[in-house]
Amino acid sequence: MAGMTTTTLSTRDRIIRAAGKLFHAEGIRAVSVDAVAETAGLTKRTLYYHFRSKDDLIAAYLETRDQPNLLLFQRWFAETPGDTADKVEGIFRQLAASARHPKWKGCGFLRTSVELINLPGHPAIVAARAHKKRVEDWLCSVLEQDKPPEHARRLARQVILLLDGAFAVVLLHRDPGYMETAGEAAAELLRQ
Amino acid sequence: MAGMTTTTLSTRDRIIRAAGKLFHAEGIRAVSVDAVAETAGLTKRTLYYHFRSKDDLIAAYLETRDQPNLLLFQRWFAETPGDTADKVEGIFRQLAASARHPKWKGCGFLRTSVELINLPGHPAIVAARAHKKRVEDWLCSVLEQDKPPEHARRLARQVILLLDGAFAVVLLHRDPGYMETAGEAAAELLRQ
DNA sequence: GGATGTATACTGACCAGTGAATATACACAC
DNA sequence: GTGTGTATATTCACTGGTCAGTATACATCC
Repeated sequence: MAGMTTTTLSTRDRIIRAAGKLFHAEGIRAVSVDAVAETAGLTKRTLYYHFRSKDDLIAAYLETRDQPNLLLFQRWFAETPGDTADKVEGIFRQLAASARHPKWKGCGFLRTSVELINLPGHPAIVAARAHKKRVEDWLCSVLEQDKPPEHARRLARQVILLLDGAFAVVLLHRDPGYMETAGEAAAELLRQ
Repeated sequence: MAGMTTTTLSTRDRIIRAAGKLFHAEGIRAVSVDAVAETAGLTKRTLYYHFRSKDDLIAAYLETRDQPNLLLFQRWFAETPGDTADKVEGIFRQLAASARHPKWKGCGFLRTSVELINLPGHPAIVAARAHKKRVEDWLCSVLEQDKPPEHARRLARQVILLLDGAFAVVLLHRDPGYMETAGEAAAELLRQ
């Protein structure tokens, strides 16, 4: 989504882009390395020249999603008028809008970590954890401008819980209304 | 967990039990039908005598988990002293206790539906949706004793969002503290 | 002897990863 | 500026293994 340029992508980036598209649309285990290579327009052997294994590719896919995802949340926060609670609710509203697209598939970080649950130390799980922590820390730093630090941390976690809950529930029921409900709950908690 | 008896299980039930154990521990796609058959102490051919396909087995696994899971929540709610908010928080506390066991693997319904995201009409996804709706409806009916119906529905959804968010976040970070934080947030929302 | 249940052994498809060869490009020598 | 060496980058064809599902036959019970 973000960072689209007209420059020709490096082979490595083309592979990651193809992998991301397929992994996000169908899941990690449902997508073969052959399929990624074909989507990227090259052979599997070339893919294996740029990545040691499928696991490496999965990790690289999540790592490239980290920063753009966080930036998107920050942009949505900044662009929503009102107080902090309104701005946080704005993130949920934007997510609800995204979730209305039939191709929306929830949070790639959560979904990947669920798929790889039987491989506890997997680099992709480490990347997912790091991303979620980064979002929580950013939220916490924002809330610290209104509230005492220990209260800010607790609230940030509660917002994150509502956010990830909404990802899961909306994905299951395919009802973006839950995303708005989660946003309202977050705003209520922030206004206590 | 629940419903353990000393009666000899039927072959079908032994298969479902073995499947449930493996699916929950390692995930749907990571477990082969051969592995399920071996764990159940019979051959794959026998398994296929009792189930038409692996997909059927997955659906059967989730369907057998529906009622015991709901009953567990209801028991935890009933056994916690205090007002409604306290009782709801009790559910989260009990879940936090479960999550401290290193083998805890989150919510099987959510995890299965994530793994099967690329098969939208899959019977297991239908079963997962039905289960989550049943929990929400039960919670809603409980809250209706204190609040007007439309308010009860909204609150039930917010509690569910926190619950499923906690499942996801605790599974990712392996920190049951989030479960307690979610419970506190739920209680706060219920006390508004 | 028919219904029910179980076992052995197999098929066909798929899939992660590899071996060996080839193409491209830039270096430096002469 | 032509030849030669070395890195990078890419391809085709293959292997070893796994897995869902099946053909067929054997047992047991009514």
